[in-house]
Amino acid sequence: MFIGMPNRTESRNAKLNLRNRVFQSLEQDILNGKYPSGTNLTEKDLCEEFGVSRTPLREALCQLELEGLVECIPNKGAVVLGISEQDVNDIYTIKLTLDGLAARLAAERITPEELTDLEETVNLTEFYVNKDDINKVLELDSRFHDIICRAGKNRPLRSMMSNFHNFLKMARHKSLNNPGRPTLMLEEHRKLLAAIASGDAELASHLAVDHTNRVFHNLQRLSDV
Amino acid sequence: MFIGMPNRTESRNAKLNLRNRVFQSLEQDILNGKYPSGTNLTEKDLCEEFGVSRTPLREALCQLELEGLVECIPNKGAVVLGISEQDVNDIYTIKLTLDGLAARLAAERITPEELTDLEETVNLTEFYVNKDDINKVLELDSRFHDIICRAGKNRPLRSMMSNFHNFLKMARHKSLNNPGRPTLMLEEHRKLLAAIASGDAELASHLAVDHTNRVFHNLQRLSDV
DNA sequence: CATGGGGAAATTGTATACACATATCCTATA
DNA sequence: TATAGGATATGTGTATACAATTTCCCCATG
Repeated sequence: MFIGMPNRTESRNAKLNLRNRVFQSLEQDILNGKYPSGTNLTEKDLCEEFGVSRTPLREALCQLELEGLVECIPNKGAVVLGISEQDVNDIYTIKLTLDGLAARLAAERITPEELTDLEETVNLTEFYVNKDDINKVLELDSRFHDIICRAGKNRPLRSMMSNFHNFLKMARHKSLNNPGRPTLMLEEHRKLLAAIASGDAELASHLAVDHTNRVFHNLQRLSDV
Repeated sequence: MFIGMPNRTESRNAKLNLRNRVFQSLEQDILNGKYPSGTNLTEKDLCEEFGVSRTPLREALCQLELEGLVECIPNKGAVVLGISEQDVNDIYTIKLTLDGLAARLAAERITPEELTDLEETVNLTEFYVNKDDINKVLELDSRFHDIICRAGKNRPLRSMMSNFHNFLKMARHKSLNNPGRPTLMLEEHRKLLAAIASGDAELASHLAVDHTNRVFHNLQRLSDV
């Protein structure tokens, strides 16, 4: 299991080479459950599926291995590890702490432009919450938190959080399926925005931790059903 | 810049294939300053240096790129990014928070065996502090903190912290060069150990944060000289 | 019928060859 | 002399070929 500071967040040259295409596709396929944990991936099959040769495919697998999503067993193949429920819990435990840090930094360092961005994102979220468009809301949730991390001016932290968000995509989706959760989420975002705008680092940190706690709690509530 | 949860920490099969050899060598070379930031790495030269073909070398470069230590520019080459001073500061900011979390978890979950391990590590540290063997002390410092992370039973957290320690190796070495620092470090380790042993999570967290704060502070003091 | 051995098939590890893009440098011309 | 243009060289992106190892199946033997 691997949570790093990947260079992906702001890869200026969105390289459209085969390796990156395959890497991103495979990563999403694993995170979305297309390849459950334990699945055996053979290079030959994947080559045919993606229509590429073994070279770029293997390079993508190497990256997935470093990320901890697959394990390459010598002379055997790559087996999918994926994100276990334990991993989700563990990552949320970490995220609880770091969300507080990110919010605190943002409250101290946010620029007017970033604040405007944040406000517009929240307003747009409200629009899509009212339209019940869960996918759009999820995307805007990612954007909201990414702007906060960007405002914190701590590049490794932003990368890590972006990674977390990516890894927890399925979990966040589940959490949002709690009845009434989107509306509450929006409300929490508004409060957090206000705290950051006012420069109250302690309040922002506290609100962010509470927010993540609720996301996590809603997730576990659904798991019990 | 990339801080992840790499699968390396407890890679059960210590794969001795060329890719991993090259990856680890190159990573250490970059972290140790052999290849400063901005260095242009050409595959051909690296192939000759390591005596391998381009295939495993490229795979290693892909992993270094994901880690954020190099940037692969299409049709141009790989340029070393390394760990900047800003990165060190940013990572310590994150580490401050997570060290607290790790200590808290350890205080709650440590097993008797792990506690014994921790005690022995501290005793051994004392031995080498008295012998002024900085490298051994550094190694035992890594071990001390890794046991704490292991005791926390949070695999992603342990991986991340291991990554941090790796990335900050040079910085930690500098910090330890402060006169009298090793002795103080040992004292702080003993106090933290006692707090964890007594199961006092709050105290352990507090002590761990203080500890990291001092490491960081000593580092900056030396940078100013 | 169970078990052990041998060989073929499959799969990864590595090396090399080819394709393509880019930078460089030399030359020709204004 | 300065500049434009093209040939060449360098280096990465991709594909394929070869080597080594493992797995699995089948057959022979106890």
